[in-house]
Amino acid sequence: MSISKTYKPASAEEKWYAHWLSKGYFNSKPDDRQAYTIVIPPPNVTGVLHMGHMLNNTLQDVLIRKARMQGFNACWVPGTDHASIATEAKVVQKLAKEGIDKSDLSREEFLEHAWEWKEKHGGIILEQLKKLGASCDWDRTKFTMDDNMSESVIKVFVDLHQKGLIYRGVRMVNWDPSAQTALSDEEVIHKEVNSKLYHIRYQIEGSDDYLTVATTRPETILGDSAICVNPNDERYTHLNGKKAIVPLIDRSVPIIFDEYVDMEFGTGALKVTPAHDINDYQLGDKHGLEVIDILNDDGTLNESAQLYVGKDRFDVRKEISKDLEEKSHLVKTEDLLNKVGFSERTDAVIEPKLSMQWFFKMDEFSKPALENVMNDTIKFHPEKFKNTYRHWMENIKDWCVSRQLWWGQQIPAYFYEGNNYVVAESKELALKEAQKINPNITLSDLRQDEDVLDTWFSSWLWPISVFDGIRNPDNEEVNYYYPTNDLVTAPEILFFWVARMIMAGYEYKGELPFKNVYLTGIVRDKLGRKMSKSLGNSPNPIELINKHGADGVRVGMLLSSPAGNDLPFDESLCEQGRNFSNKIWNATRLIKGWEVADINQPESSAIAIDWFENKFQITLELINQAFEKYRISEALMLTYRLVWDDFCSWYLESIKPDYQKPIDSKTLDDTTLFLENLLKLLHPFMPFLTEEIWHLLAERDEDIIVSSWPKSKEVNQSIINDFDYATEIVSAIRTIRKDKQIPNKDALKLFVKTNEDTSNSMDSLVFRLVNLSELSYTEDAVDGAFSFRVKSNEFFVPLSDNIDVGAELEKLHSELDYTHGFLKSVEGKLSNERFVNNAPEQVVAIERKKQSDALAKIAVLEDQIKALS
RNA sequence: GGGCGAUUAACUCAGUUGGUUCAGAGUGCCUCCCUUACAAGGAGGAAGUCGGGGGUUCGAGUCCCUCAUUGCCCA
Repeated sequence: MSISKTYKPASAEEKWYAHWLSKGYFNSKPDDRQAYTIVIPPPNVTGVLHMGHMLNNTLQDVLIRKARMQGFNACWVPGTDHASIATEAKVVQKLAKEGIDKSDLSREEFLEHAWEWKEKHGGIILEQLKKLGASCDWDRTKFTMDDNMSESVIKVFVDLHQKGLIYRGVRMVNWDPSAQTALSDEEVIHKEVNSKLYHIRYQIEGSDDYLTVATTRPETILGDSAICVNPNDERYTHLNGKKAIVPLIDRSVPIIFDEYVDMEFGTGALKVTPAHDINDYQLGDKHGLEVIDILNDDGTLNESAQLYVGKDRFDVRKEISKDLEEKSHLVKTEDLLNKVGFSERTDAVIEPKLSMQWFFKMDEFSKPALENVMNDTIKFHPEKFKNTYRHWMENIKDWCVSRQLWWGQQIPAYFYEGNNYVVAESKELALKEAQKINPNITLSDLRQDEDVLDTWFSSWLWPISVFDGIRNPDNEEVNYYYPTNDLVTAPEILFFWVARMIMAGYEYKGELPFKNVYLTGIVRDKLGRKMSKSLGNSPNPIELINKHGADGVRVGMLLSSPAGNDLPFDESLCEQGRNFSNKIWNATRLIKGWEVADINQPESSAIAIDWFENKFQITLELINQAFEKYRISEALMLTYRLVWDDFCSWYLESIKPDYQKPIDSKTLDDTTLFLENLLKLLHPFMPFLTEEIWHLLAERDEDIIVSSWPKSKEVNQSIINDFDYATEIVSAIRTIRKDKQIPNKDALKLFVKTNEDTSNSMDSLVFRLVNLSELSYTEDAVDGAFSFRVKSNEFFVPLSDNIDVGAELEKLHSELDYTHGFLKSVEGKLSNERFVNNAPEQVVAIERKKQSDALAKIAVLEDQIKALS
């Protein structure tokens, strides 16, 4: 059979993914085996795959594939969330292009458009995940607005309301004027921006005196209801009881005194606009000030502002500063760097706004979620995120769960007779409730709250609701799969989502939703910038896969991405992954290319097999440990080196028959078995390549995806030590060859003078690897030969070249110097009584051994120097 | 402003209760080689005062203090 010189990913990927699907390997049903479950962090239904998803889902696939091979009933539940703000914005945009305004549509009509959009664009991202090799149980694909999922959300809302945990109230919320909805605190991103600080003077009523205040938002003076100064500020004590006149609109407002004001900032005088600043609101509340809301929901000014009505807040800022200047109210402006809140979804500047919203009380409710992370019932990887988590949880605020949107679950609150309302799972049930209060109410008297729930109010139930555990709390599936094992997600949504899933888990299942949370880093570009569509600095993941193969990209993503560390992405990482694919491919090609003959197994091959068996085992143990600690990139690197260095560079070179010579069947069989075991270790990382080679090695029905993970066996450490010793000899001889430019095909002689008891069990291997014509032991140094030392043993390679005595001496002296220095430090320790007395016996014994080894080496070096001099 | 991290080779990172020849890995770089699985490769090599300073200890990348730089979260 001829095998192509390089691995061709495209055809293998398509073939094997289809095959796995047809065999139903990804599907899971409850059975006698132990379950291993992951729920996907649901991506936005209308989103497309980006590099963060690639990293995240590669990790999940690695975990799920390994678990499958370990014999667990592996279940990876995929799905998407409805992303109400983002999706609604996209639909509104699309309609606008068609000349349709959202306000022209009824709720039902709008939702029809939205569903249409979802059907068309939703799920693209899931198809892309298949290209990556994601082995999700696609039959279980969920969407947060599926009927049963929505029912769960509503049921939970009603339940929490009954428990008194959800309430309705007027609060200062984060208003997104672009999406025209309230946002939770977590959806606001504070960014530092260059602003201006406007110094504006207000006339003191009944005098020619002025008072200057500093503000970054001059347009809000139209909503001022007081000026506030610090009572300890001597500059302003004379203003007690006075009033100030708001410029342009000539409204008279009181001057109040409160220690809240920072005397150092600006002029020490603060304009108070209770409707448009959270601190001002509290101040206004305390001093009984009027609340003047001057903004419309879309960020334009309303009638209350008196001036600039209907104009956008930012246009007004420019105009008003000009007008203030003309009327001599603007004293000066200065540059200021300050933090401004932006909407996570629309990037609009957030407006603090008073409005009626639904809130979810968090203080008591969140307690178990904090406790069980802090006590490691739920483990975070890396652990450092526990600190951030604690800090947030200890300062948690009530969760604003209502959104002024249509795309999402409509809040099941039904109003009647003005502002009275009942909360119930359906309008019919609501009617019954309402009739308990007033029997005359009819269905048509009930009006459902217009707003929908925050998307996170759906996804916080995800690990339960995907198994229908909210509607049917005791069903077979949820009992089997819940709690899930691992959650892989980004630290950015630790609070949005992870914390709240934990809360939901304890509230609705009485236990944790997952045992481990693996927090990935952020994928950045070479310049350290976060990859984003707007910067255009993100490679297209699908193109990357086409270019380097899915396996290559997977390896590239994982290679330098320890948990929690940002991944500065560089396409060369994928190249490295692709090269690795090719290396494995070619090792296979070598093995498959050998002819088998009925010949004896060379001793060197038997030794190499014995060594690799042990090397494989010792590395397997390390790999397993790395997985247990969620050091996935370390597990990959261990596998990488086992395959490349140990198997390809050392093992295959050791057993490789001479050119065009056949191999004995015993060696071939063992080698094939080794390769198969390596493929198993590689499979979670490189599913396609390994499945392809697995079937190339033999005609068989069993697929590697469902083969079993190699079992651990006991390791014979001495074989590994002996091999390490042999490789040192080999490397030294290779160095001599290189220095003297002796081609590999010219055989060398090697004489060994042993000064310490070392095994010669690997001699035949050395003989092979460096092409010796003779390897013999000698009692005496060999004159005129090139020499080197491993441990205290001396090795001589006689060559036709005359040795350069000076160079040899120099080498010997430098080794001697190093060894003397080393000995000195060891003896320093040993001559320190406190060390000998205090250090553990074993540590002292190690130092003694170092001392005797160094002394032996020094004796050897001195002898050689004497002989040459 | 408050909190939490990080700083180890040119780059990206390991370094697991302080103690094996502990200063590591991968990449990159340099030299040689298109040798017979693989040039997407092989062989060899150089490269770090473990951010600065102080302390604890017989012993410190590892623990403590402090300064500097930097990142993240929150206000």
